Amino acid sequence: MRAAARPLENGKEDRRRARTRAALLQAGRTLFAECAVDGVSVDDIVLRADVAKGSFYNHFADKDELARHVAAEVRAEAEALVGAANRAVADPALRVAQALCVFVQFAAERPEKVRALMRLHSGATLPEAPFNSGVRADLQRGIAERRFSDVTLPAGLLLVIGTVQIAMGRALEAERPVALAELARDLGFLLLRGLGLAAKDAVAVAGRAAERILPSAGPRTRRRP
Amino acid sequence: MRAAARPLENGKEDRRRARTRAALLQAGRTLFAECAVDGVSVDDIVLRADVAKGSFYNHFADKDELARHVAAEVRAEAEALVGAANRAVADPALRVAQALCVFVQFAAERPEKVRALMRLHSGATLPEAPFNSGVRADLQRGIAERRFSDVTLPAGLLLVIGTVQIAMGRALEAERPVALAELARDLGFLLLRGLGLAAKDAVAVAGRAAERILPSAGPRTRRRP
DNA sequence: TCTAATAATGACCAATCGGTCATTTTTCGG
DNA sequence: CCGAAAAATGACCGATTGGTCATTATTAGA
Repeated sequence: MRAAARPLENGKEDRRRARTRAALLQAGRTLFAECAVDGVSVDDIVLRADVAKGSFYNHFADKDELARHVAAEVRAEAEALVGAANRAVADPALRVAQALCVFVQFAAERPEKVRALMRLHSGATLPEAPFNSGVRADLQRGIAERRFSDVTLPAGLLLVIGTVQIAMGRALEAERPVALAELARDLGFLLLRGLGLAAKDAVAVAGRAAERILPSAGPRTRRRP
Repeated sequence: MRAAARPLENGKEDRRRARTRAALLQAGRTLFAECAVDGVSVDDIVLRADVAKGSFYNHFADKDELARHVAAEVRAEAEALVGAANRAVADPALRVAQALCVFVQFAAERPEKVRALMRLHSGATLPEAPFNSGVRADLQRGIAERRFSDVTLPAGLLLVIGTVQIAMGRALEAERPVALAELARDLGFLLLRGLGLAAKDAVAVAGRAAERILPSAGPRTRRRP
């Protein structure tokens, strides 16, 4: 009862516990990237994590709890990346286009994480999910500011989320990142045009987003070097 | 060796075999609509189908083969519905919009089948999949005929498939079919505008598709009865 | 160094898994 | 009515499953 009611300082014990927990999360992420939750056994997880079976239940009540934590972790990382990219961006159109690019880039660079996330979130792609709250806010603001035209919120949300989702899935398959950057740019263009931007405007915004986020994406019209 | 090399005519034996096979497919479909393949045991399937375990392996090599057949069955049904709705339709824009509506209606009316299909196809949503060959053809023709403008085939395909996919997923959650029809109409509008149709044109085509396919979808502007 | 608390361990369990196969039931040709 | 072929059956098998728990190893504090 010395140091208040805080039995744990930041000692080695904490670090040890944190290490095995991290190993379990990492192993789960790796395995969930390949198989469904039911297709991975606890034995598989602890074997990959190089941890005793009992330790698993010392950290998580069951497999699903681990899966939820894995998904939450990756989701938070993706949200942070989008937030960072859009920190100083006001234009809702550019924000949406950049979000698309960030998701695509994230999928290309961290395929394992994204694979796990998509598998664990499969079917849970409701527009009202907290995961999509950022896009929802951008869309609402864009509608309010007349940046987007003739867009109802439910339909607009579905369009954006559906596009982002399939783009991420596609990014997991692509080989050359160049093609990916072009794809994200073209897809962003179609998306923004769908949301009501004029074609010229959509081209400019989508191109700018791709240039900013995906290094290898050039502008739509080639220029002499 | 009597009746040529055809040991089976169309007798009761055939029908008996067909019935247990159908029972297995139906049970698999029902269960795969709720859980992943690895989350359903063969015992579950044969119990639901009211069939002995041995009979299962009399028809399918393993669980995955059953899953493939279930997916193929539902996929074929969906394709047939789209094909029928678009039989006499030439305009690629209208064909795309109607396909969207048909998929949404199918999901609303046969949620179990669509749930199973989406779960079994999760991750296999490549644009080059045979499932999407119809949409691909429509898109290609629309581009060639300048019905769509500034659309690259890869990006256009992703936009359409992603939209259809998330619309189906949404249809599985919706309660009132009226809202669904409106959603399909609005989403079709955004999709067509993204593909390059003028806003007025997109409104007209999406509205027409919704009116044709989804009975409860009125035109965008209410009219006096 | 000693002790209490905490975390890691892996042997162990009953239940369930995918898959097999000898047997019984049904159907068909004659 | 009689075999023979085809199909359905369910008891059975070894492997694997999710989950437990008494034991051991590590750490923190005195």
